[in-house]
Amino acid sequence: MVRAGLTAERVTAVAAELADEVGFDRVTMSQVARRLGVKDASLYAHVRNLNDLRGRIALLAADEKTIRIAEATAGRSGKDALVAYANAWRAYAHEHPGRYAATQTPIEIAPELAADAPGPRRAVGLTYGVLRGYGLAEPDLTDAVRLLRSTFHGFVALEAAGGFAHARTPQETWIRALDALHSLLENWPSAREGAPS
Amino acid sequence: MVRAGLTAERVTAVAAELADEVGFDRVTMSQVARRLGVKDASLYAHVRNLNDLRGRIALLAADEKTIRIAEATAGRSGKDALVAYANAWRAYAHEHPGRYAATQTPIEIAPELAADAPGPRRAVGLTYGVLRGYGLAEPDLTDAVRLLRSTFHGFVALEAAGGFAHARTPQETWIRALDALHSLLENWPSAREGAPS
DNA sequence: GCTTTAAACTAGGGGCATTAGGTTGTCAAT
DNA sequence: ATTGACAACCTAATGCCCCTAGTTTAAAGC
Repeated sequence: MVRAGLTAERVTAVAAELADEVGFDRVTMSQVARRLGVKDASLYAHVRNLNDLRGRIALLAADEKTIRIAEATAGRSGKDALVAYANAWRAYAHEHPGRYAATQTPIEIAPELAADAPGPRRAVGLTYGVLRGYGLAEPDLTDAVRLLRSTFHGFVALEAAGGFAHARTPQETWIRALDALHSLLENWPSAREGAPS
Repeated sequence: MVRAGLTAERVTAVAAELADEVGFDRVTMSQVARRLGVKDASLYAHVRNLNDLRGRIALLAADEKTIRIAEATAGRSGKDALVAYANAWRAYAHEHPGRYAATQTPIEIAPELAADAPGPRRAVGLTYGVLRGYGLAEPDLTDAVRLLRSTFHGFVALEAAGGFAHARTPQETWIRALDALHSLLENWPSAREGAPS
């Protein structure tokens, strides 16, 4: 019996790979164990159960995605930063569909795990940073952040689900959508401007 | 043995209810059978397998959602139509989270099923109809449709996943997001207007 | 009533999640 | 080098779930 030298981290890493290959909801303890050359039951020494493993994948993905966005937006501002932010987001979703899906499913994550996960907190700051150049004040700032996140997530989710017909490539729409969002942020309707058409 | 009088439609309806209660990915053949007072194996006379059942839920949901949107937007135009469309979308997602999730998972749907499902096709027409008042021409029209769908879906998905902190209610952000989208559609950056900040 | 059809059943194989309890590497201290 | 202790890993077993094959039986048409 050659020890495999497992840790929670290695189990999570293999599970994340598996998620990207077969889909997040198809990640099973059995498959992960098989990949590690180990029996199912052995995993329970490192991970509480399947739900716990899913939560770990989600946290890993959140961290990775945040880092990618941080690297992409570093030193940029204005539309440059917005585009870099958005492209990094979408690229991560494309490259790691399973991990990305993990960030989206509402899982109860063990508090002690979430504690030392810098991802989520840092992500908020990054988004606010991108919007700094547009001169928005609260509560518009929060609304704008949420709108951006909604749009980015919605776009990649619809893209992944095959929601866009083939007539026009998603890439073309993506470019124009970023133009539109930039324009929107520059002319944010702060107070009562929404005159009914 | 009292015949239960099952049909594919009744099975699907019960499965859809179950999805709303426990989540789309927790719908199982066993649970559905139990609700119908029938053995698991009996379902296979009406539904090919679990995947087929999932596809049926997805088509049912797409139809229902489309109908709701059609009713909500009938006779409206401009911002009125936009808001009605968006609210109907979000309301459906709130009232039927399981069904809504079904519309989002990429399932291979049997072609013969998709054939007589008016939902998807009609939905496209509805969205274009809402945008009629904004005077957009292709390809901007397609891009705008995709942006709206992305934003609506992204918003309700993040909302469902608990993506919005409690500081500001999602409802407030939603109102402002619709204002913003309306303003964006009225001032759509048609050609080269995106001067880098 | 009798036939036909299909609705529902029983039986069983195989996969997965999880728990309990047993072995056996490995590392530190003697 | 030997000994313990601690994990790491295993075997065994339970229960739920998906799905297939073959069988019984209610209901509809003659």
